[in-house]
Amino acid sequence: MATPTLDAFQVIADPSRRQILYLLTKDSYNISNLAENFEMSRPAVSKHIGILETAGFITIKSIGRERFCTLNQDGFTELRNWIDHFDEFWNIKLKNLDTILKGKKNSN
Amino acid sequence: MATPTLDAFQVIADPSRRQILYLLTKDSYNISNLAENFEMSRPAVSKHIGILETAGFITIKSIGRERFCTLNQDGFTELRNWIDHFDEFWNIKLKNLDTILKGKKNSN
DNA sequence: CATATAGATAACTTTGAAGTTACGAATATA
DNA sequence: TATATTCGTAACTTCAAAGTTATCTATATG
Repeated sequence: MATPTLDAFQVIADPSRRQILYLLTKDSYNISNLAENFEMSRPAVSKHIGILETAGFITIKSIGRERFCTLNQDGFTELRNWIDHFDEFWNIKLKNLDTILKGKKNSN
Repeated sequence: MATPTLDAFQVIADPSRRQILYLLTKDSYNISNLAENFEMSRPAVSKHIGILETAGFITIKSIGRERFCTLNQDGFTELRNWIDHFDEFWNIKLKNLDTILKGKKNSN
């Protein structure tokens, strides 16, 4: 891995990274503990962690030689806003449909 | 492009596909009209459309030799659910914090 | 009928994300 | 101090997504 800087959408496109985020909703993990939950090597996990931290999805607290990971809400904001935009689209569509139906009723 | 079958997260990881989805919140487009909005070739857009349709993000209605694209809510559902799961995580965390603070007040 | 337009698909190339192993640095422990 | 543990990074390989051009089909139009 070349530890690239990915946008929020690219970050969650990887199933392993989504799995890491899921694990972190259950508990805090250090890198080695995380790696135990995957087939891939520890360096691979380490790089995923780097990507997740850079994109603001997790926060890392170093204690001695260990690095403990916890979720960070920041990274999710862009995704939530994006989804919200489309939810708004559907809601407006529904509202327009409702208006049309009510108009029909009135003209009958 | 090898027109692969991608999961919902991989589908929206591509900026061009997100742009296509955005354009479709404004209007319905056929393939050529869409391609006019991008630097890439029409075949490239055509393949993105195939990916978006397969993943349930858009619906295509053929009229004559044209294929008109509109948004389809289905593809967004998985993403919405995923985001909601993490929102729930933050809410629980907030609630727990609230409980702790209230407990403190009571014991003071 | 001849030509133009809309689009799909095949074949190919390029690029970068994702993984690996090897190794070094820093911290903990016997 | 010697050893074990945790972790990051460099160097490398692999693979598939994303793009291209060329070509074909189908529909519309003069």
